[in-house]
Amino acid sequence: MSQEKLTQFLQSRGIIGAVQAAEIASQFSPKALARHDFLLREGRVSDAYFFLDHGLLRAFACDPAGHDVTTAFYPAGQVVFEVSSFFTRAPSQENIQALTDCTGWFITFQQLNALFHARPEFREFGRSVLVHGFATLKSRMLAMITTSATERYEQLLKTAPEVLRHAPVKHVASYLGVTDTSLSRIRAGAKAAGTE
Amino acid sequence: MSQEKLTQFLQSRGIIGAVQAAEIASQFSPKALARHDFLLREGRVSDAYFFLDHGLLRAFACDPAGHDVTTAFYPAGQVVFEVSSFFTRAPSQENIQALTDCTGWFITFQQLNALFHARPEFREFGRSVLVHGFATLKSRMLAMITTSATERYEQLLKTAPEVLRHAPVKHVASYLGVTDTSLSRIRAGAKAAGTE
DNA sequence: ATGATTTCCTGCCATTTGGCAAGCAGACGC
DNA sequence: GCGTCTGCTTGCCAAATGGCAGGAAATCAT
Repeated sequence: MSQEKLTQFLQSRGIIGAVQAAEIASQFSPKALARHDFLLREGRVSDAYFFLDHGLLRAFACDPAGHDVTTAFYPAGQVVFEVSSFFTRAPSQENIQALTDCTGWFITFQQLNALFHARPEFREFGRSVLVHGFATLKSRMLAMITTSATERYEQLLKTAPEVLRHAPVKHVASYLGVTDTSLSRIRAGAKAAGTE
Repeated sequence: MSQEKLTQFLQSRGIIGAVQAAEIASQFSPKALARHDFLLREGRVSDAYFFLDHGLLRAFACDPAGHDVTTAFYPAGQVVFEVSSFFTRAPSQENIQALTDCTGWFITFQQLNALFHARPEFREFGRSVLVHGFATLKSRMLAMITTSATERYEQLLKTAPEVLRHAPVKHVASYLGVTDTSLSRIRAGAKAAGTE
């Protein structure tokens, strides 16, 4: 399978050049997940720095009452791992599961550290990934505070329609911070508004 | 003024030893802010990696309608900077303002990078700060989804009472994701519950 | 194919939260 | 000291969201 998407991703921040990107990519191993497979299970340490070539993943945590809450969706083209568990080597409180069949490339924590050590550019790239994730989460938090559930749904529909094609309503609902009942009504309203 | 708190903070992650902590701390310059002073203004690039010795800061963004939304409170004992702006060198969309008179120590982006380059342990410490901030934000997001405004208020009251002593209700309200009116009622309810 | 399970929608009503406006008290500037 | 301003509260009502339950439709396993 081709590493083209991975090498492109490594170059995407303008930090790593084509040659080095190919060298770094060659360190990654292929990994495939069938729908419903887990990339990470609660209680285990996240040890795969996983670039998702194709497919869709969902991260979720279980609250005390046992309901699962979707904390993130991961469309293809980015790295997927649980930041806190991966870097602190502590058991993860989250699960990451495939919503569709997935393929991609991964390295372990140890490999990542070796690469960080050997290649300052990759180190900087890694920081950039972290910073970008941080900024994304912050803007999601701001949206949660300043916009209505309907607006958040429409925003998701606009920016990540593939999520809505593959994830059941209840997963999307907890991600948006509403109940599945409410999201169902929001969808009904949106459809009515578009049709009338 | 003493750098004791700063050197202790540098050692707190178990990555940096006492000697190196003192050496690194010596690179920091003192900085004081009067109440209402800004550490960072919207539109400027965050360039101070600021350790807060004493005082309380608030970060906020302004939504299109002009209302400000509190995105974070920073009690003493941690580093304060706008991650995204600081590392990408892009203009900040947030402001950081002193709620009380503050003192602390800072280094610039350039100094930070030089230290990261020269001292791998400090580099790892820096990553640890980022990862920790990330995890904190994630758990706040989870609380926003899974708990009620009242619970979030009580949680804040328990973990950061000093914030409630210095920040006006409306600032706390937007941080918790409710209106100042609602928070006022929540406080009234909490007081009644405690008294009756 | 078929029975079981899951997913989604919807009606009814309770609860939470918001918006607005008035009023009071304390802080601040002059 | 005095007027002004800001911060906080509260009453009234509207809007948004949740909880529960029933039923249709799609999906899954065997």
